[in-house]
Amino acid sequence: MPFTIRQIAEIAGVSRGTVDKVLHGREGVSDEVRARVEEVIRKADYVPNRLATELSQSMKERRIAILMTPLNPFAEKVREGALAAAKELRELNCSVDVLIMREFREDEQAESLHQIIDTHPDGIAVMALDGNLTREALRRAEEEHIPVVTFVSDIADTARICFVGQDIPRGARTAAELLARAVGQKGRVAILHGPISMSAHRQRIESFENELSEGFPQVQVSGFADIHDDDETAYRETGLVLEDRKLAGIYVTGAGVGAVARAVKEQGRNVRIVCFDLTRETERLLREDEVDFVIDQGAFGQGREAVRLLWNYLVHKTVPKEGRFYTDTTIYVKALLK
Amino acid sequence: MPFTIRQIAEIAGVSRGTVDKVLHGREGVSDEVRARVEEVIRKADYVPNRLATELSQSMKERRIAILMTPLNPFAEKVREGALAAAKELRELNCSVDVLIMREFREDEQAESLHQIIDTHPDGIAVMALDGNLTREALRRAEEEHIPVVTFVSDIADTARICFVGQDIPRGARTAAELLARAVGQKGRVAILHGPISMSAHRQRIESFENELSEGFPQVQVSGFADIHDDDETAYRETGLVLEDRKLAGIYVTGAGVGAVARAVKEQGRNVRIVCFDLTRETERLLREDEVDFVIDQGAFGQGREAVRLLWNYLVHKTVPKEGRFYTDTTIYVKALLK
DNA sequence: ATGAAAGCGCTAACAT
DNA sequence: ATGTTAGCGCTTTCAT
Repeated sequence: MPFTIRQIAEIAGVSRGTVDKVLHGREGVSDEVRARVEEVIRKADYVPNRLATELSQSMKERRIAILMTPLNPFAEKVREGALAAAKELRELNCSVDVLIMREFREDEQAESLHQIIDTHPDGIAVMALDGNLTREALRRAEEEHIPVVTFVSDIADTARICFVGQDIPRGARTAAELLARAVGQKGRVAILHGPISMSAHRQRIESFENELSEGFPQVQVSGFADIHDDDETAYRETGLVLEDRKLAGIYVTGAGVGAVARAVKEQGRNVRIVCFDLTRETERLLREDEVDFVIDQGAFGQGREAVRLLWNYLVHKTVPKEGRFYTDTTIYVKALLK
Repeated sequence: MPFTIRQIAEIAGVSRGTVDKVLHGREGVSDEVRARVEEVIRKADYVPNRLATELSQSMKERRIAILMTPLNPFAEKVREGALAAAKELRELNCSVDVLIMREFREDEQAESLHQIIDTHPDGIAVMALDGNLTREALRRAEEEHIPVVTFVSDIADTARICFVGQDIPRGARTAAELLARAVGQKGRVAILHGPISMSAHRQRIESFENELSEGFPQVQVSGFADIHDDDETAYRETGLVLEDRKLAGIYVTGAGVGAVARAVKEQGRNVRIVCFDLTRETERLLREDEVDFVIDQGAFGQGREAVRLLWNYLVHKTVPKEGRFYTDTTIYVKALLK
């Protein structure tokens, strides 16, 4: 068995309470004693027992608040992940409130954040919109010493302790390779993307194009269109890019894949499709051979880890290195389903 | 906060010790009291606190024994996973001994198992060879009430509490789809497989062929060879299958991929390769475009989960449903690396 | 058959 | 500044 705090205390010739203070950098210990205790901890390679810490911490009641943008199939899975983590935390006397925004608007997000801060939660997780109102609200959280984790989408210049999300360039480069393979490593492809105002979509376009030009120079991007994560627009824009009779593939960065596939199918064209996020819809499209590859970026895990990381920070003061946590990027094909 | 055992005891009008006995089906409780307590537990939807259980269980010193077949790059990762889990268990007063066989032989496995059983460990995890000597040894473990988990490879007709491993048919079907795509969904492919005496290799062949004939009828299997997980044999046999000048792809079920790729390259042939398990070697082959897809079946996770599941059984008496735990099947392509 | 109490390792409030 | 102690929820031994 590893050393216990009791043994450390004995060796250092002090009480457990004193060791605890040293461990957490609390005051009330003379410099001399502190140095001695630290030395013993170091030599013994002492690490506090995780279970014991969490169990004793469960004396204190805690509350984590989560703010999510409006639900879609992707966000729905994120929510499920957050709820799963919340369930685990119940026995640790920590509750998790999930608040879902009505609209995808920055002013609503800021307002909700202020309301949440008013209730003084122990921690906040937020799918951050990258704008100044949100930034201001998060600064207030910082002032009030409420730790913040951003998840799914990040925001610059704030003191969030961590971002939990996808490694977007990695997924996009993977998409490029897979679409290139699906079309036989040559030919023309189109990019149908979501709202360009979201940095995630911009990055998905950029990394995709870089990977193509570096690794598959015979595959050219011949068309772009913003389909606004919206089925109707997607259907219409797909019709337009299909006017290129030589189009071999379509890369879809966001929602609306069902409509894209429908347009392709109705025209009886052989155009390969690669998209993101395994949902009921994309799973169906894989099964029906409408889509060749789906790149999943762990929606469930994003929700779950956001909550877990916040808890770990609260009780252990730990944070992933670099202040980021990337969920797995997973490739799905038809045969891998079920 | 959920109910505690203390509250359950109060409501039922008994002591905590009595509730504990009821929870674990121990004797020393009258039928009448048992029924009453069970009713309260049910109504309150009481679940014991996991952390508290484990912490209190750490009073008892435990020992888990692991028996592994000789190391190769795959087994090495499995071992790392087991060691990672072992590290987590140290603070719970549970030690993990890993024993590695000298040779890949059933008699040695049986002998080692008997020696392990002689030391009366609290649990055993074994990469089981499917034969009668091993089977007998595992029966003895059962008689002596030592729980057994098989991992990586399973054995029929024994009372192992669980098997931890790959979903082999799933991986093999995925390999078929990917190789079919890599060769353009038509043409001839060869199967270079490991020791046919191992059921894993037989299954990998069978499911691969099934998926091809169901989903990709224009892809035919034109050659087979046993390469014995061995580089020299692999190189030689690859030369032979390459005599088919129209060969478009090779499916490798086990080790030896490096030699296969070398033979292909030396002949300057354009033959696509799909194989299993991300290792330093296969990672290199992906980077150099020698291999198109690597299907990884979570070696690290297999080692880690074997140990974790055994621990969970020891302290919580829980077992995964169906008595199996499959690690993730993950597709790797070049762009997904790093 | 049932209950009381000590102990797992850690934290924090309280006493010295 | 430092030590003492009562918990967190559960298990287990020892009384009754």
